[in-house]
Amino acid sequence: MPDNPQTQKEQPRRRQARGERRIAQLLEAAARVFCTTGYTAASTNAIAREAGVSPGTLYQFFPNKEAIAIELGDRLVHELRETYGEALAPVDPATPLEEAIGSTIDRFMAFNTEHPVFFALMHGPDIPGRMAETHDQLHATLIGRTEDLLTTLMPGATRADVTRTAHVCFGIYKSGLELVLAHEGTERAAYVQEIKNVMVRYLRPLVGDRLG
Amino acid sequence: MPDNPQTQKEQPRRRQARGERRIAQLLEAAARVFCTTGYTAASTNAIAREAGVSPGTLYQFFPNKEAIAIELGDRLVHELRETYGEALAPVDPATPLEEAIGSTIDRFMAFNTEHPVFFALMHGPDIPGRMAETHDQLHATLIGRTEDLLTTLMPGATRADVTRTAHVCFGIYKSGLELVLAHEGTERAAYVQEIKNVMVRYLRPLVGDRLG
DNA sequence: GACAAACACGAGAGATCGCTCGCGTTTCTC
DNA sequence: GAGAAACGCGAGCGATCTCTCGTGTTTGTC
Repeated sequence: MPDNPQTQKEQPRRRQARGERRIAQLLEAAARVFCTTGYTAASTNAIAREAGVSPGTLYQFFPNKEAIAIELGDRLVHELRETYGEALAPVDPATPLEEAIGSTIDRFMAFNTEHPVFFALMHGPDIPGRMAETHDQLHATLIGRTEDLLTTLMPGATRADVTRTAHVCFGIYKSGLELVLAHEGTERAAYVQEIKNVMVRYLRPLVGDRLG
Repeated sequence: MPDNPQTQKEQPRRRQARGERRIAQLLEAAARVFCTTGYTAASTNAIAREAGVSPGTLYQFFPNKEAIAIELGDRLVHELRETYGEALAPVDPATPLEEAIGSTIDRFMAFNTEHPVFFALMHGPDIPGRMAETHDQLHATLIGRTEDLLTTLMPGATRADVTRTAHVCFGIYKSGLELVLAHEGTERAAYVQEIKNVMVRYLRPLVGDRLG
């Protein structure tokens, strides 16, 4: 099956090394601008200026503003899945609850503090259309993994209970992330520990005497 | 000290009953539009259309778009302080922890579900300048009250510990509110109960054997 | 070195939005 | 009922933002 114009949209463009560099440069600039001003308030001219190029050059590589956020989001999601995909894998039932929750939170906190634009793009109320799809897809995946973990730990719970608990865990993490990103150094570390405490104390009665 | 033009900015405008009605009408319309699209994306023309008046009429009562959000926010904050001000008052030490937390969360949830625009205005990343002041002021007040409550319950903790705990409680409530607003009926009630569980289990070890 | 394609520029077209202004209507006051 | 002031309208001004286009430069291929 050769190139199908139906599915193979259009890519007669052969990028040069210079072009790839510009793309990376523009995405880094966009990440900085999105972080400080949010998606909607970020102007394409500002992104181009931040990258040190002209508006026309920006549109040589991205068809529109939304595509910049989408490409940035896709690359981040890809890195998240690649590097931290095993963070929600099934845990050894012998693992203490503190340790299981602690290492999971540490992994995700590390990613989010290293890429603060991820939170800005996924959490902002002004995300573009296809970006919302990517977000919903990732969200569903993470909720699903959490549900799987919780199902083995909450034998007596209904499906709705498990789903609700997973959403509450996710909410706890998100609010904790907001606090963590707002602080630095030892205070930040203290907030990470507090979020672990919240999660452990919330889940301990649900899982009964399992997991330590 | 008669009218001082320095502090008494300018109000030679004597509102008629019709005008007061229009203002209320416009604020209700603005609340609906802000709720669905957020502050920045909400156009003044859309607010006027939602209220069934012309753009010119809107600007007869509000000097600019920011003033609409500020007036709306001020009225909500005023109602919050009036009606729910005692929600964070000092509690009787004999009150069980579950009951103290439960009634407080119920009060605030009632207000927030009755005025969903409040969350949209206070939480959005695109709030206007003076709106942020109102928000920070209210936030500081609520955090301060929470700190006062926690101080009496955490005798051995440092000031920084108390502050951090108060922020964590606030974050738990906010993330819970987001979940509550996203659901209806019995599922909403179940989420309210879950948030109470999270809060109680988080605070129980901190307060020791006090409060039941 | 010649040709094509990718890259780069920046002025500005086109669209949107906040807000104004001139004028007509309703309400209040006497 | 007459004058003033508040209310109401909607076309459109000016600012801003996304995105285009004509032109010039750099890079890859033969």
